[in-house]
This record gives sequence, structure tokens and C-alpha cells, in this order.
Amino acid sequence: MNYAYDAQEVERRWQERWEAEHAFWASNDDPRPPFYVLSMYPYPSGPAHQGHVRNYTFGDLNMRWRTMQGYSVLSPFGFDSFGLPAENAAIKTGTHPRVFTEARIAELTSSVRRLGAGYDWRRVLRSHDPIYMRFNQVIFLRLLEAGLAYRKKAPVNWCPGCNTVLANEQVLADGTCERSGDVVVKRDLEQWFYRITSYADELLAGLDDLEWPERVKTMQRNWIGRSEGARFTMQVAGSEHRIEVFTTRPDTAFGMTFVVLAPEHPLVPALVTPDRREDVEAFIERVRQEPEIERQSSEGPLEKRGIFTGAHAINPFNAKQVPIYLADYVLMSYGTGAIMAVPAEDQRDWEFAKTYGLPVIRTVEPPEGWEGEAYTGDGRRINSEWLDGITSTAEAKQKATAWLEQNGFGQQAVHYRLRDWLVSRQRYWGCPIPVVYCLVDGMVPVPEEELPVLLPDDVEFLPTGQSPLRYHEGFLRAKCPRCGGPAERETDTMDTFVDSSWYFLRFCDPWDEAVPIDIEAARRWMPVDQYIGGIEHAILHLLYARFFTRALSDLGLSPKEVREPFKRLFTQGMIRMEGTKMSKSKGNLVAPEDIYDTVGADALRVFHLFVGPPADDFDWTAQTEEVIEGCRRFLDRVWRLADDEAEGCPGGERERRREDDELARATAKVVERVTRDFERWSYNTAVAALREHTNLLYRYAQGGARREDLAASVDTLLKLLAPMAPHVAAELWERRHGPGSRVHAEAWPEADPALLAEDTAVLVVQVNGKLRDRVEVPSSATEAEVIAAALASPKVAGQLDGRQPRRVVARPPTLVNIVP
RNA sequence: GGGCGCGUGGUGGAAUGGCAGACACGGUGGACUCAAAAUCCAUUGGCCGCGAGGCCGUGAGGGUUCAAGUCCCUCCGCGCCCA
Repeated sequence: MNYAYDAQEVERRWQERWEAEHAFWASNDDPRPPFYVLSMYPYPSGPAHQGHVRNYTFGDLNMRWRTMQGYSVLSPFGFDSFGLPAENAAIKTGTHPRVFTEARIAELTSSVRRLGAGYDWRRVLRSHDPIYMRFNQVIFLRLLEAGLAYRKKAPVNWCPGCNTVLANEQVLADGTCERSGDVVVKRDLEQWFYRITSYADELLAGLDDLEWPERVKTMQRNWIGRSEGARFTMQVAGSEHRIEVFTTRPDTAFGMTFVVLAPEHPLVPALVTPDRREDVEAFIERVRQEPEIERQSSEGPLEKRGIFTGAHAINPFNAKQVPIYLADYVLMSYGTGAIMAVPAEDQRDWEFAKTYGLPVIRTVEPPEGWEGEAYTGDGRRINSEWLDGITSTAEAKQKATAWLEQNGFGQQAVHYRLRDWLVSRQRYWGCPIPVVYCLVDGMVPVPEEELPVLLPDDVEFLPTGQSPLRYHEGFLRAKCPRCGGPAERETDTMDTFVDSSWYFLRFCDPWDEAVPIDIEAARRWMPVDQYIGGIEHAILHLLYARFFTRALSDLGLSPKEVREPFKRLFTQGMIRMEGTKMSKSKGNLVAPEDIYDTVGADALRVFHLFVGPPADDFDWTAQTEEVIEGCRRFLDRVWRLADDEAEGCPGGERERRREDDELARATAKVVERVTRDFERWSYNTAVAALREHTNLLYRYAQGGARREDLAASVDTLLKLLAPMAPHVAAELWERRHGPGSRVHAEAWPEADPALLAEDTAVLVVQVNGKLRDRVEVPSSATEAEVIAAALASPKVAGQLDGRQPRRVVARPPTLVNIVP
């Protein structure tokens, strides 16, 4: 290929220049208004992949565009550098995770730099840096003090492949580990938790004010899963025991025909009758073996999923006795581990009742002709004594709850699906949890002045299923900070989602050695004005980061008024290849490096911007390479236009004429289009507008435009291009305006409204909704004038064929529709 | 099973309820060239027509409207999230 410019030379030169000029250093006391743009910091897995390129292209566009708009922009970069792959590599190859990780960071840094994305590299941050670990541990201690971190024995998801505990979210729907694909099993372990549930209500309410995609907000709302209902107790017949249940439908309690407990419910051994004991125990044993995913699944024969205990409970509403069953799909970790079953108004209870021959009592009258099974809609109450006749579910609920309260059986209650965040990981390559266990004093936090608790380097990585920290005497043996006696150090490390929950706060002043977050700096930059990342983080990372932001604010570690981390969020689409996600593990990468070496980084950037709506997934196919070539061709055309054609413009120096205004109008229009498209994240149409304008400028250049006018329009084109293809724009600008001139230091162009207003408009004339003619009319044409113009069209006359219009709809000055 | 989203030329895609297919990729024809590459010009939804032009067309069917890719209902297909 013959290209118009040497991309490798130009790009390298400008990258060096920006570096030398500190072009992207953000000062914490810059007088311009602040703007914080951030791409989600990456896990360093080696050179960048196309997903990174897409992400950083969007981020860099925003950074450069906002800078040209007059903001002081903070655009930092960091690495989510703790995590499993490094440790797995260590087990495999013997390379220390730090050495392995830092090599990957170097590779990723290099390919990010070659993209030409501008960052304040002074602020670079890595989760495994001792200072970051220290503050992670400080935050842990403060959370512990505040009761927001705690320890409890809990059944956890254990992945035999990864030899570690997984968060619920890391377990896929089929019960396998999202990373290794192994089947996840249950184990009971003492685990550290962060009390995110304390913030459930706030996290839910806070969503309303965020400029986030509705889809992500909906996912978070569902994840938090707030439901309102009532909690009440039921006496076990012939015993002192009471069962507590939570229900969202206390109004249907008269229809309760049985009760279901989780098999691991603590009361089960006490209430099961002797004749049922053997069967029940066998059932419980069987359920214990089942993975939780299967228990929650709606599949499988119901006959095998439940069992009668022989005991009965007394329904407080009508004092009737109902049988108590166990079922595998009722989980102890959910609500109270016990439910009242109302088959008439709950489909799952209906199916259970049918399978076990239990009665169904309707308490809500279904609509006439109802042929379904359970009916969950509104309707008149029946068979419900003092609720009979009420038609509103809300009213009935309220009345039933009030009755429970008055009679001392229970009260109104809110239940969340959200669980506390399990942060313990039985892994080496993570931030140690800074506590020790003393025989005398029990669990004792490591004093702040002794932090950080660092990871020992001289460890052996063996596929044992235990963290290497457990075998490291030097790490394990500690002195109790309270009594000075011997103590054992905690060997669990923190979930890496902890690291990513506050890094954006640290970026505001990463130099601060006294506190994790510099309050003044955070006050200046936070919240992040534009956060950009993948949809795969819609729930976990974004929810944890929101929780941390609130908790840190409440603890006084970050500004009081900073309650949300990310004001605006953009979730980019995934790059797929033949339908699957492009990733290293799938081996279907197209390395950016190879593209930098051929068409260059600018062409690749323009490609990512142009190829489709940024939010949509993109399927990388055999044709994609040609599209990238096309983007390079576009930059070549801009190059020739700006570098040669303007000089040899045939129109030359003649006097300005009326028709020269057209070029100015077209330029104003493209400024308006690109700016609007940037604002609405429509980069593909912004590129299209620039390509269209470039084609137009070629015609003007050949058609005798004045050199001065053409030059002004080319300058504007370069400014609009500067956030998209920064190297080419910078180079051409400097060639045109002399050494030291910088397109990125120019103000973002603004369209003169006077130029946007057209004198004439094209009137579309429809007959019966179909296009029949186009007529030029003055922009100021009135309704009567456009109708007259339309009726004057010979094509319309032909269509009407002598008929009188029955109706004429006019939208001056662009459209008239004539209905014959 | 529930929730959300999406179905537009050969391909990626464009279109505040008002000209469907902008901008590209690919194709076809041409100019330049000894030839090629690069570049430039023309053409490119389907059908009918020599042409002017006409008819059809945004997954399928129905509806609202002067006007529907866009709004509403049903169905089919695909994707994501939750079960």
C-alpha cells in the first residue's frame, strides 16, 4: 500500500513530544473547571486487546475533547494488579506473581502508550504497591471499628479448581466457577464480610440520581432486590418451638395450607416426629450433597425435592394446623429459612401442593374464566374472615400486617436479596487482611502504625489447595499487639474487588502518604464525571464501589458530600469473534500491535469509533481488516487535503463572492453535528460527518473555493478530528501553523448560529404519504405558501388527476402531505 | 419461567412519528499506467421499463395516524440479566 504519511514515525514522535511536554498532567490547583474522566482500570494480562483499545479510545476522546472545551481534565491510569491468574501462573511456572504481574504491566503500558492515549502517568497506581496495600488495610481497620467488617462461619462457594472461596457472583448459573469451569461445592469456613447490606436502602435510592444506562440501574435494583412484607412467628403444634417466616403476601395467610422449612433449619431435629425421623435424615443428607445451584433450579421432579416432617404449625390467623414440610429449594441463607405456603396465590407452592396432595384454598378471587393455576393478581378477598371483600392487595397487606402487630405475632418487614460481601480469599496474591489471632485475646487488629502487612517473597507455590501463606512460618508467627504473647496471623487476603472499590478516590492525590484519600483533592475531582467500562461490571464492581464510596464518606475518610463515585457511566459493547467474547483464554485475539505497525494507532482508533454505536457489541470478522484499511484511507485523504491541496487550491486569492458562504455554512454544520454526536456518544456518526465533510472539501478545493476559506475549514476539520486521531491532527496542525503550535491546545470550535440558519429549505411534497416531489422554498415560508408551492407542482397535479385534495397537512418549511 | 434489549441492502451501520438505506466495506464499469499498486470518476435494495418513470421494500401479522423502521397488540428469531 502507498500511504500518504508514515504513521509509525508520526505517532512515535508525537507520543514522545506529549510525554516531554507533560501534556496530560493534571494539576490539583488548576483554575479551570475540573473534569474527571476514567476508564475502568485493567487487570494486567499482557498487551492490550481490542476491548482495551476501544475503552481507552473512548476515554481519550473524552479527555481531549473536554480539554479543548476548557476543562482541567484528570485522566489517570492504573492496574488492578492482584488476582488469580498471576498466582496460577506461579504454580505452573514457578515465577513469582509479582515478577509475572510486573512484566504484564510493562507490556500493557507499552501498548496503551502506543495507542496515543493521554494519561497523567505520574499518578499511576497498582493494587499491589505497598502504599496501596497499606491504605487498603487502614480502610479495613476502620470498617472493622465501625462494625462494617465482621467475621462469621458461613457456607461458602468453594471452587476445587481454584482452591478458593468464590463470591456468589463468581458462580455461573450452571453451578460452575466463572474462571475455571469446575463445579462449585459448599464448605463451612470462618470468613470475613463487609456489611454492604447496611447500605442496601441507600444504594437503591441513590440509583435514581445517576446518569447511568437504565439497564445497569435495573440490574442493580434487581440485585439489591428489596421486597416489603411481614415477618411473623408460628407456634409448632404440641411444642414450645416457634417458626419465623417472612412473606411478601401476608394478605393471603388465610390460604396457607402448609409450611416449608429449609432442610438445614435449626429447628428441624427438634420438631421432626419419631416415625418420620429416618426418612427426613436421609433426605437432609441427600440435599447436603447437592450444589446450591441445583437446589435453586426449578427443574427436577418435585416428588424428590420435599418431605413431610410429621409436625404441624399453627396458622396465627385462623388457629388452624398445617403440616410442616422440608424442601431443597428453600435456603437457610434466604430470609428466615422458612416460608408459609399459599398454593392458590403462588405458583411454586401450587406445584408443591399438587405433588403432595395438599389442599388449595383461594383467598383472592381470580378473574372470570381464569384457567391458570396460582393467581397472583389483584382481586376480591374470599375465605379470609375479616379481609373478605377487600379488592386492593396493598390495602389487604396493610390490614394483615397491622393485625399481626396488634396481636404480637409479628411486624412489617423489609427483605433484601442482597447479601453481605464475602471478602476473604484463601489466596496469596492479594492484600492481606491485617489481623492476628491470639490465644489470650482472640482476634486482634494489627495497629495502624505497623501497616502494611506485606506478602513474604520467599514462598513456595504448590497446588495444595491452601494459601502458601499458611505454610510460611515467618508470616504466620506474630506477636499479639495487645498482650505481646504469641499469635497467628490471618492468612486470608482480600477479594480484588476491594482494591477496585476506591482506586478512583486515590487517583485524586496518589502522593498522599498520610491518609488513603486526600479530602481536598477528592473534593475537587469527585465524583468521576465520566466513567467508561464493560457491561460485565454492571453489578459487582459498580455496586461495591458505590458501597465503599458511601462507607468511606461516613467514616470521614473521604468528603462528606461525595456519596456516589460515578456521576455518568458509559458501558461499551464487547468485541466478539464468531459470536464469542474476544479474550486471551479463547485465543482469538487480534493484537493492536500488529495494526499499529501497519495502518497505525490513529486508524485503529477511528475504526473503533466508526464501526458502530459504542454501546453495541461488535463482531470482528474477516471483513474487519478492510474496514480498518478504509479508516486509514480516510486519514490519508485528510492528510493530502491539509498538507497539499490547500496550498494548490485553484480558487486562489480572488475576491469573496456570495456562493463562498456555502462553505462556511457547511463547516458550521459539521461543527454542530460532531459536537452533538460527542455529547450523545454517537461516535460512529461523528466520524461519518467528518468523512462527509472531507469529501465536500475536496469538491470545494477542485471547484475553485478561495484559499483562505478552504484553509479555515480545513483547520476546523483538524480540530474536530483532534480527539479522534490525535497524532495526525497534531502533525498536520503543526505543519500548517508552525513549530510549537498545538491543535489540542486550541479551543473546541463553535458553530455560528447565523450560519446554521438556511435561507431556503427543500419542501418534501407527499401525496397520500408518498414522496412525489421536492420544491425549494424560502425557510420563512408559511403554511399557506408551502401548500401553494406543493399544489403548483406538476407531479402533484399528475397524481391528483383532477381530484380535489380532501385534506392537506403542512409542516412548513419541510413537508406537505396531500390526501386526495 | 420472569425482566430487559434487539431484528433495516451482500456486510457494518444511518434515520427529533415526516425524503428509508447517510457514512463506509465489498462488488461492477471506467480514467491514469507497459503493467500493477495507490489515486480519481461513475454505479450499486429488489422488480418492471429503451426512457421518463412506476411498483414493492425495515423479522411475520394486525392496529393507531394525514404520515410508522420509529408508537400499541400478537407471534417468530436472537442476545443479555435474573431464576
